[in-house]
Amino acid sequence: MNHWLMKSEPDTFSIDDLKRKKREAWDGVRNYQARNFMRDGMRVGDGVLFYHSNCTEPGIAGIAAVASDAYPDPSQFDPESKYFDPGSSRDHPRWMLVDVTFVKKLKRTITLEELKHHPALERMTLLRKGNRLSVMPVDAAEWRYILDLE
DNA sequence: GCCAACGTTGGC
DNA sequence: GCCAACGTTGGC
Repeated sequence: MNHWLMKSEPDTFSIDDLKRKKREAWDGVRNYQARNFMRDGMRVGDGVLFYHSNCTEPGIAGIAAVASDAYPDPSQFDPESKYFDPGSSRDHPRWMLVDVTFVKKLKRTITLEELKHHPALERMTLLRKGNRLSVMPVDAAEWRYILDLE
């Protein structure tokens, strides 16, 4: 089993939204590296750290799980969607997504600030300078370490 | 709101 | 294929 971190802006879609909806198609990813992680790396049952970005308290807010294989992101075909991609086609879809399901909300948000202070995590992709990926892998050791911080 | 970092676009 | 211009991300 692999582990992942997925970013979401809580004003748009938060861990509480996922808790309420139980399951969500992770649409709108428009970065090739992030797409490749979903398309090629994810398997049903993989664990996901649900990260709140671009907010007052950025950090890991909950746990989710990969719930489907990758399939074409429907929003790329929808001219009304802000994620519409005129360069994509149904025959050759450019963007893929997976469904995720709610596992739990953490008792507290493990903040970005806190993560930065743990030497065990200094090599995390999330913490690398300039990293802007919204979907990224997490080491098994990092995964365990972070869950123990709760 | 600022801005550093990075990805994409498109002229040449 | 280069690279300047532009757009986006996301912490602060």
